[in-house]
Amino acid sequence: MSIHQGKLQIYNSLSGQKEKFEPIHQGRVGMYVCGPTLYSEPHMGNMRTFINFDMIYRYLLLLDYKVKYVRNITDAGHITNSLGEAVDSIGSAARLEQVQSLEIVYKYNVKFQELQRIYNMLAPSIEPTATGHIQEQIELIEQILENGFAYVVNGSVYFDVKKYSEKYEYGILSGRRVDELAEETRTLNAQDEKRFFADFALWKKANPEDMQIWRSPWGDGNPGWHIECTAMSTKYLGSHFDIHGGGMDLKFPHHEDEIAQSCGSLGCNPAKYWMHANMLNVNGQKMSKSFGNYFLPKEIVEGTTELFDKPYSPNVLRFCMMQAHYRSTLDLSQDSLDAAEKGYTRLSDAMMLLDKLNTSAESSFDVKSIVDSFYNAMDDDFNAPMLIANLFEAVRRINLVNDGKETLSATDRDLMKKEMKAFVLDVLGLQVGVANSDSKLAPVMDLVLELRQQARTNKDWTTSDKIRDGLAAAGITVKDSKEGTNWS
RNA sequence: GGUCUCGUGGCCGAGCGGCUAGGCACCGGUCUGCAAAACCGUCUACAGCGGUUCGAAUCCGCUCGAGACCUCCA
Repeated sequence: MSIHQGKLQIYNSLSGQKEKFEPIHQGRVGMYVCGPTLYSEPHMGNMRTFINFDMIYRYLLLLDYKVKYVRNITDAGHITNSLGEAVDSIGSAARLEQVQSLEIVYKYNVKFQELQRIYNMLAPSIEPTATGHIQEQIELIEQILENGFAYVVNGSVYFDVKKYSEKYEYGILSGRRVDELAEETRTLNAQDEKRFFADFALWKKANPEDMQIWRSPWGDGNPGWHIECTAMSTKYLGSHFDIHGGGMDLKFPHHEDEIAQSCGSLGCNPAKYWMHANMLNVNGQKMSKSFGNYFLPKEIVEGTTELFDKPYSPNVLRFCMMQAHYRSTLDLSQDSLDAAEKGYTRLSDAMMLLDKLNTSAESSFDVKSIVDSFYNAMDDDFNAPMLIANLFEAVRRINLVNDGKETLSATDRDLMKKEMKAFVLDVLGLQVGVANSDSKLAPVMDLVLELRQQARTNKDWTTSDKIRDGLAAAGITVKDSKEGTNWS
């Protein structure tokens, strides 16, 4: 067991406070995160949640936990919402593009996998699909029926919230109360088959136009919205596991209903710690398709979104996101990205500088306490912004050592190197010192800069400035320093 | 309408009873043929009004403002 285990505090949405993290099985962590519904390309807001849980996964790994990380892929359209209206997102997309449902799912899954690679996300241990677990979902529904917490109406099965709340507390996660639910709604909807307003579909009878239909004991139909997560988390992590995560907007009703399904079938809340990542905002509002304030993760890297006038590297996006706590909203703007770009470069430069720093017999500052501050920040509910602030303290020291104003012993330098790499590369998932030169341009640039250097040596400023300005016009920036000339 | 969260310096954002993060911008300096870059330093804010306290950005109340969920949503 790592010496760093045992100090981690996690904010548990279930209790509304930070709790000491004690895994159910010592040294091992089971984590389930609700993944994307693949009826379109995930936008940057979707990605923020996954990037945040990627960071969380990475820190758990650094603490030397053996983590089983399960993130589902929803490839079955949620045939019904809790109002009983048909909203088959995948089917609609398929009809629109005039292809089969599976083509839609496959197409967007390929894109999603590519995005994970571009944004340097670690692959989960398993990425199970909803359609691959229809049988498990049916079995769970049967169990819930057997326990008396669901009823069958006309080929559909609904979860009986009132019956359930006689034995369990419906609303335990979201703070809602069953007797208040009805009056919460803005508009009263036809309840059709449901006995109670808050009941939700576990299985929905097929419509003739449905593109995906499965057989069940209740006739042909589709699984309800929430049952897939219960089925897959149970199958791969057991009926009670450590962490269940997802976006804040899934808290109600999705996660609330997952709890109800687990209690209703297996008798217990599926997760010990519930974690919710906050939304990505643009112009002060949650990024979403309907607001039109969204962009695709690829557009921003290519600079093709209307919202920003230049491209940003995935590292800059990640850095920007890591500068905000996962439980806070983050407002993206041109300014915040520009600031993140410079900050990321500064951190990245110092990391590379660390490799060639001169060492002394003694260090003039306490490296150990800086390193401790990295762990302390992350142990406090994955406070990545605090971690970054502490990393910049290290950056400042590195630069001062480089300027000869501070000293660093070889031992401390190695410690700093090891831990900074662990936190910047492994935990934050940033990449440092990625070569930006393409193979053909590099030797040409070497030659051009050599000629300019000759001119400078001869104090031929006209020629040297002409080269610099010419390169600038071609989009290449030349930077002179003591060590030589760089370009980018 | 119900439930909840949040309002921090020019911007993005931590902190959540005393030690007043960090990044970017600004300003000052070092370096430099000039420029850019880089580096160092500086910059004392917590929506408003009351209250609790020896002490509040941090706790309580009210007011104003913003957002989320209650419908698919990361």
